[in-house]
Amino acid sequence: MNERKRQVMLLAKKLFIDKGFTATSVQDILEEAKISKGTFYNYFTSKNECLMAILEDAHNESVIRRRELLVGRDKKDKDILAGQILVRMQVNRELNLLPIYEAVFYSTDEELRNFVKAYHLSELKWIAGRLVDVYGEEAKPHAFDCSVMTLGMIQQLNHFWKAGSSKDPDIEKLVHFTFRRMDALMSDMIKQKDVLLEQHLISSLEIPAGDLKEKLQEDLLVLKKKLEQEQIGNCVDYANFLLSELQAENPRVSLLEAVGRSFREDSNGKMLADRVNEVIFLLWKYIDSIKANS
Amino acid sequence: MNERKRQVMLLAKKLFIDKGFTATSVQDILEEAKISKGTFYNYFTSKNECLMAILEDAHNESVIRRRELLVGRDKKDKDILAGQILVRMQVNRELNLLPIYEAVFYSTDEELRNFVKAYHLSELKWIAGRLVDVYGEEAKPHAFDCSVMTLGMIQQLNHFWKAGSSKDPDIEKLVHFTFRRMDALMSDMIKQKDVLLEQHLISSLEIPAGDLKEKLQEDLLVLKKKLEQEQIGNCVDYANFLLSELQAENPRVSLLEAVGRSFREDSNGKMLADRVNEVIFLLWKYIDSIKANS
DNA sequence: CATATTTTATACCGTCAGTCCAAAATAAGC
DNA sequence: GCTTATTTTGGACTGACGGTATAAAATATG
Repeated sequence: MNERKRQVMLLAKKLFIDKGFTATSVQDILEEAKISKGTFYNYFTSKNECLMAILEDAHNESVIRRRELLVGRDKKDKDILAGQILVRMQVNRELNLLPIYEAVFYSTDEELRNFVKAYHLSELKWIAGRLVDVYGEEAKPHAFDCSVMTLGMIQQLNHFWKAGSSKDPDIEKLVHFTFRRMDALMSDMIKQKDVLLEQHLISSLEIPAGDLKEKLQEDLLVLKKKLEQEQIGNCVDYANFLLSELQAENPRVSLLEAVGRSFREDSNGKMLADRVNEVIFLLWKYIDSIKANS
Repeated sequence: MNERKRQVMLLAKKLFIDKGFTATSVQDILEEAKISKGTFYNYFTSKNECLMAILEDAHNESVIRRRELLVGRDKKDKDILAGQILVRMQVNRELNLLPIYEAVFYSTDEELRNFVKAYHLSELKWIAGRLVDVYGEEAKPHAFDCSVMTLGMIQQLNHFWKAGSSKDPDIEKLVHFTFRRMDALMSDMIKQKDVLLEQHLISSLEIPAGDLKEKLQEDLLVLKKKLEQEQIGNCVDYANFLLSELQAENPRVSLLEAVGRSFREDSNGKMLADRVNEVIFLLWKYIDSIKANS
């Protein structure tokens, strides 16, 4: 993505957070970003597309952050899962996303609607998968039900905590409370062999491992050259290592994970951080595809 | 409410259901109702107020229907509660209310927002109260948490059932599934003495029993006269009985309940049915205020 | 029949998302 | 340095929206 375009996006994001999506006019964005209408519609075909870019960005960010929490940890650890779901809540709060999601979900723009729908669904599938990690295979038939209910409980509790109290909800307390409830739910469902939602909804998320690797390598190479120009030492090393490791027949996953996480940490705040993020996002997708196929 | 105004409201409702609230323009309503813009803004000060009238109508309708389910039944019966919550789901589905609620909750119109907020809150308090009926006093500290979570589970399950499948969700199955989960939740929370949301949120719903009775009697009298004009025999009898029973020092509640329910049933589809509904809504509020104070 | 209210039709306002376009600024190729 | 593409600009424009204003016509009321 164009550097200038990204800047416009970030300013739009700021406005959407502060004023809300519908209350922010394109004119507001133009003034904030000091660009003309023509330029805006050159970058984005519509205000909705601009929002979609922001949402995608946020989505990728939380996918990475969640994935990083698992590096070197036991995937059965329930606290890790709680932490991962907390990330989602934090991102939602930071970007004030809930109102946006709701507004969008019932908007007339079908593309936008489908975008958010697909995101929600992938979110649920991911949680369901993690629930199987944590609760074992016997939880599988109930994982989707449980993820949906858990998300529903969290959302509503958050909602009414906000409505009833002036101060922001303590989302950590909220998530842990819900997790204790989820425990009871899960064992009860397993005991009663009680299933609601059809299994086929859970059909594993397709991971197109095919061109993923090539894309990753290409982008890494481009990124490395830019990093070299900017003389950001550490990051060049990271990029070089990842490139060489990806050449190996069986890349060592744990190394990819470790370096990937540090790469992003070190680039944080620096120039090109956004570009790094984009590449690292691909890296995690690639790592997950390896893990899924082993 | 003016008869013609009510008709416009019903047509607007139809459009909102079919096309969604935001997608329906005032112009659409004018054409559908074959009225001029001036008339519309004579009835309602804004499109939002029109929506509020519709929501209030739906709310009253489901309050009545839910309350009728309890007539002569044991308030501890869990199936009754399930049926009552089902009523809510049915009304929501019939009027396609969920999208409207969500859209409104984050709208910029504060009045509209507060209206929906208050409705949601009263809904939760009502469920919490019913949970205490069913699970006993020991459930009291957890009743609000539980009602929030239950609603959250139902809503999300419904949401994703709809998203994942082409056909409409089987809400009866859904509610009963959720009720089995709620059982586990409740006993777990009681055992663990685990509470999240502050107690003060639950502060009992104020029932202004004061002028309620006079208002009820007035409206009943007006209604009776209209019914006599239209020569709707049965209903006149009902109205007369209610009026006389309300004169008594201690009106017999079970009789009020029985007659109230039949009154509405018999008027269903007939002329003035809407007027009957309005009065019967007051009747149930009055009955509940008696029950609460005994 | 006269007075009061409601309804109508239409013109109008400001705001919005989005289109179009000619001119100016910037970048790229030779 | 000069020329050719591309991007950016700013403003005019469209059509839809919610909502206002008003004078005339229809309807109800006494």
